[in-house]
Amino acid sequence: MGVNLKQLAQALGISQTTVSRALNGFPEVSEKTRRKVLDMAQQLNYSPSPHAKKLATGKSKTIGHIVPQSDHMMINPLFSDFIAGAGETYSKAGYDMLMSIVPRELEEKTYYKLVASKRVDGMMVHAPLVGDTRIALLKKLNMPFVVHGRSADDDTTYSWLDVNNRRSFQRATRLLIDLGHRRIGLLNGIESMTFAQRRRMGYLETLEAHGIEAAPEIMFSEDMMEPYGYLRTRQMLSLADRPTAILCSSILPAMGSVRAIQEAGLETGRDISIVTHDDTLSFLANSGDIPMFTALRSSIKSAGKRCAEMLIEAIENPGMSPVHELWETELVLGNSTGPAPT
Amino acid sequence: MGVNLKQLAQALGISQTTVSRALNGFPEVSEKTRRKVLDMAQQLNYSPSPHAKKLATGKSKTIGHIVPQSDHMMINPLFSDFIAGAGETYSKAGYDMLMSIVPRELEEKTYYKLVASKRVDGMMVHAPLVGDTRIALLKKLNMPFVVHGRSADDDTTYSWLDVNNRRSFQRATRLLIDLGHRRIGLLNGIESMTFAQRRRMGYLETLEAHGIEAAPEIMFSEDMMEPYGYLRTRQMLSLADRPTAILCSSILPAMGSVRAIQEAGLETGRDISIVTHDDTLSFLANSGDIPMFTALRSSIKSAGKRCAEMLIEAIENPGMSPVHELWETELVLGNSTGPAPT
DNA sequence: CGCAAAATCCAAAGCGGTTTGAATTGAGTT
DNA sequence: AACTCAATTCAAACCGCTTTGGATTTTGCG
Repeated sequence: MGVNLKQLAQALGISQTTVSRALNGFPEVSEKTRRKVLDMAQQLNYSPSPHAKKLATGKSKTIGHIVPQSDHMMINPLFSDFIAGAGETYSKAGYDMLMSIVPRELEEKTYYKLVASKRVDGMMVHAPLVGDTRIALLKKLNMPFVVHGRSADDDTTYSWLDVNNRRSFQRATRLLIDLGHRRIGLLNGIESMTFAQRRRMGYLETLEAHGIEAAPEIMFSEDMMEPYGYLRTRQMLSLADRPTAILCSSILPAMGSVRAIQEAGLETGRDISIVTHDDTLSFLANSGDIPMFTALRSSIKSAGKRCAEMLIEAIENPGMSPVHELWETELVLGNSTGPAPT
Repeated sequence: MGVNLKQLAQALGISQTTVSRALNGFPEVSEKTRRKVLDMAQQLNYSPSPHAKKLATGKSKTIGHIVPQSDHMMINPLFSDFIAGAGETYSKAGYDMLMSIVPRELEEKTYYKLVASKRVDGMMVHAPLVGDTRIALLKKLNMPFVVHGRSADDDTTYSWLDVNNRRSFQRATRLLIDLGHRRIGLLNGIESMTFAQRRRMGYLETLEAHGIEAAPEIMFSEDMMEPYGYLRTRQMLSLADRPTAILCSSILPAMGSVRAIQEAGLETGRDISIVTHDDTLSFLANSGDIPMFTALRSSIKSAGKRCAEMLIEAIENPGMSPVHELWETELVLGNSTGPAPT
């Protein structure tokens, strides 16, 4: 079932060198020979051994993703869409995706090992933390990588693609304020991740700009899951001075919020407004003529695609200078917002 | 940054053979030598080249997952939890996970290529279809594999792990009937996948056993996403003879159902009962003292773990006979069911 | 002490490609 | 026809590890 280079060369009566070059598109082989080689390769069902190739070239045509197997499971649903996007791009470009799921404490070591053993040509970094050590490590190891998100605002020393989370939450907050809301709850993601930090900044800045004081009892920072939204919303609704609007970091807690609101006999969009960031997860479509949620939309799958492109480019053009993309979200008006009740 | 075998051997003044054997735990090397080798390896920061090893041994210590990049995105959220479970097990056992996301039409070819190029030692097969060709292909290629799900009921020619979907839906239907419901809607998954077929069977059998005729206008089969549940439930509620209970194939459409029910001013568990299959997705916890949904629970993450174990075992013990596991679901009573309104 | 058996260790041949440096062929000039 | 120079092609070394078959050293025991 298939032959190797040597056998192919033998069958053709030419040297391995020439065959190898013919197959890899080198210019120093005549078109006539190349045709013959290609034909014979087809006929004998030749397929090169990736292992041998990797050993000989030192390149692996593989991109690594390391996922910490943390309690922050919340990463998963976002993750799967990102992966879907990136994965499509990889296979189109002939790259494999190597995925490693390891306990948090082995994370750095795994980065090191993947790189040192040359098992990957590049790495994708997810969910950067505030003082993320992975970035420094990869830089030191001189391994191409792209970060989905970014560590510091002005970091131009590596490639990243990020959503303008700060601006996005400024706009959302502004929208609610314009609608008359002055008591606005926040269901943020975990703030050791930079995106959540920026969202909080956007929120706080805008409140302040309108002379509204931030209220700690209606600001939360947890894993972006459904039950989080439910429980915290219930908690907020029980306050004497309950919020009239809630800003959510993901559609999952937003759904939890809706559940709590309905359970309390209130109506979303009338009694309580909700604006949420929406990663347009494929299994939670917030669409339709009038979408369920007013949302700041940004496709995480597209982000995966673009990050993959950037990474492949960086791998194939070493020495290229870093690329940065800051995506703005799309603000779509849905059914979940309305003027503040008087 | 690290040395190779040859250099290690040189530093020790022994042959590569002995060093290799010492490192790989062969018996024909004395404990004394082994210690020395191990120490020196540590000291020189030796790490073997996986490529060279793969080339020399023909084994890749890698397990492949092929995900069709279909419109059936619904696979993703389930998928990510399964992957999380499997991935943990792989890394513990020293295996890598290779993930390929390809268009449906390239799926078979990709299987073939991964296997033929020896890039993987085993494959995991997801979401088997009714007459799935992948299974035949892998059998023919003589590649170890485990199927999550199964094709035919009595198939003992390969290893699989499945949930007893038929029994599960029998029990669920039975529960609703016992509560007095006689008009029970079905929001099933796509029935080209075998699990959905079996669920429908369980549902239909039980209806029939109780003399209830199946009603096509309240039976659906689509991708298990939130909007599906919402739209179809709305549709069912508008019927003159609307159902008093709905059986869902996943918690996502179940959430959609709840949304539609509440929107219609009805109450889940009183006006309309819901029972759902629950894959215990990590980001959609259906837990608490009294869970939101009455559900048939089965952890898809645990399934991932167990499938990975089975596969690794099969890889390391070739010639082992196939293993089958049929898991029963756990029926937990939640807030979403109650006696049929009279 | 001598010798066969057991315990260690080693040189060299793969695994299947890529790549270097030299050799061969062919076209173009004079 | 002789001679260059460019276009092709090739033999052999190399990537880093495993493994075979044989050589060497120890050990056990009469």
